[in-house]
Amino acid sequence: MLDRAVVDALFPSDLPEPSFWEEQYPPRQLPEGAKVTRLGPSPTGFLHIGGLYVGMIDRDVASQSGGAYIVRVEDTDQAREVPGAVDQFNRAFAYFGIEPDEADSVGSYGPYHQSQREQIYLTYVRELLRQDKAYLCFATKEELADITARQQATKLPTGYYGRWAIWRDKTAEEVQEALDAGRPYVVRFRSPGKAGERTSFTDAIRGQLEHEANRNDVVILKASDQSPRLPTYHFAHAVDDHLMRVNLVIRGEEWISSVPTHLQLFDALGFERVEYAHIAPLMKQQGGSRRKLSKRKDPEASVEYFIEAGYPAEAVKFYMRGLVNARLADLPLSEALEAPISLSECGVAGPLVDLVKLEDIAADHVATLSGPEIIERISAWASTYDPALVSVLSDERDSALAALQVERGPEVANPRKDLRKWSDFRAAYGFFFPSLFELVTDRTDERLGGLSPELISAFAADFADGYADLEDGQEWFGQIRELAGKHGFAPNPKEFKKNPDAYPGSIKEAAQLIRVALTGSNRSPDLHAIARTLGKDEVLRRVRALAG
RNA sequence: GGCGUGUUCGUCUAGUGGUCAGGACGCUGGACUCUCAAUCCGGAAACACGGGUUCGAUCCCCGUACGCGCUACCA
Repeated sequence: MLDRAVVDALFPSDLPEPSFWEEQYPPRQLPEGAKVTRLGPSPTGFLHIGGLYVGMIDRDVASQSGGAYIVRVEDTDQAREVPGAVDQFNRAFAYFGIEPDEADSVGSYGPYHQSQREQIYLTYVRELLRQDKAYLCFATKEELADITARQQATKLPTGYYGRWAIWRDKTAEEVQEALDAGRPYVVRFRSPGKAGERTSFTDAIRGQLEHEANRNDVVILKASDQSPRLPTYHFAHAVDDHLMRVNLVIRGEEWISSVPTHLQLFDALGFERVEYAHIAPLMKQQGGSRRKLSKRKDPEASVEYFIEAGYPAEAVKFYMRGLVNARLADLPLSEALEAPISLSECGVAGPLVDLVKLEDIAADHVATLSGPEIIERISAWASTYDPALVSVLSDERDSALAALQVERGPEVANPRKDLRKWSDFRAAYGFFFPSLFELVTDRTDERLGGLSPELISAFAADFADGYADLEDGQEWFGQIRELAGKHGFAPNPKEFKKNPDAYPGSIKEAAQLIRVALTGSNRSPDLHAIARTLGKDEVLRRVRALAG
């Protein structure tokens, strides 16, 4: 055991005592059962969709219990830090309306960046050292690698424990000698775990869990030759969550294995243990198997992906809530967003992120919005991701409204579901704006369905020549029907199916020619409505272009 | 390797010691549309495997397989 003087000499002389911090961050005055939760994103890139997922649960559980939700940036791995990441996080949280009660600028339990909490960590490291619950370890990278290699060779569990913990029982003289030589060191926790011992704990989602006790003398403070001196996740978790008075730690299930270590740390520090809830991670289909969504390999693992594409935040939240608590997926969207999440109802398996289902949900949701609402949302999105579209929408707002008015609005029983995300707008409605529309002139274009160019040309020319901008939908469509007959199309799909060789196609295919000419797409709102909105001149311009 | 954790239609899941194992997305057939989509109706589609316990097991127990995670001075 080191002399207290030796220990203290390792730290700044004005380093506060634990009692100082305890007073600085007193227990919260909160109602019975209030949960204080926190998310600890690591600023190593974009926010992972899993982070948003867990943050949403944190936010919800804290709110419904009258507690608080904290975002604490876990930037203790400075080598992997990416500049600007924190701003990205904040934008993402804002987009989805999952904002913390306490973070950088708000809250009295900060600072909320771990890199700014060095003094706090050092206080508690010194305390552990004074009590001999931690010790200095001067092992080099090579020695550590050698230990691991030997353990693997003899099929022993790897780690720094028992006889492998070479610095655990060094004498004060030996330590002093290393110190005098100026060798860098880390501080390790002196684990009280014994071989064969087991620990069990309760997880709010999974119930009783059992694990062999930790025996590893984990590193709690990183290398002494770095500044600032930062703790490892394990130690920061114990110190921060205690001092921030967090009482429910919701995190990914990859932490389950570390709980025994965390429990030992809380006990050694004299902190009250916290409750844990381990969430199953979001997965991704990969060939026949599945794996965790990876920030590096999967674009959709990044929250930015959803923001950039313009998925409505409510739809994404609704989808995610359904994954958290399947019960919520059966509720109408607005109710599901209000209904409380229940930890005990969380799945334990790890769901695959199904973008197709998300899109279905998003389409349903956008269909409930009014034209003006949609334009507003698209404009907000486009201001960042499609600036050109912003000016089109404001310069030609009437066209935009008219376009979105087609088959949409309160008087329509089955509104169109052709918008899933804001970036769909150009493809689905761009043709309403002359400035965004590109004439279809290539009669071999595959959108036209493979009809002969001559037929297409003749049909389009005929249509344009006799075109009347009729107000009645049936009469208007009568023009297509008549021409279809004249050019040899079957009067209806059934007839065509019965005798496919006798016709180039049916009225369907004929109508598609006009659809593609007018909209550039195989899918569009009602043709008559489009033609009326576009106006006769524009209709003729587009159809003539196809005629050649 | 060790430890942990998980496994109901393709996907998200509901569910119980006796159910025709339910729903949703997707897929698919049809209806409605003399046009796209939407909508409506129908269909195919699952209890990982092997042992127990039991009159009976998808459900309880034990194994096996497979997935995932941890085993870092990464979180």
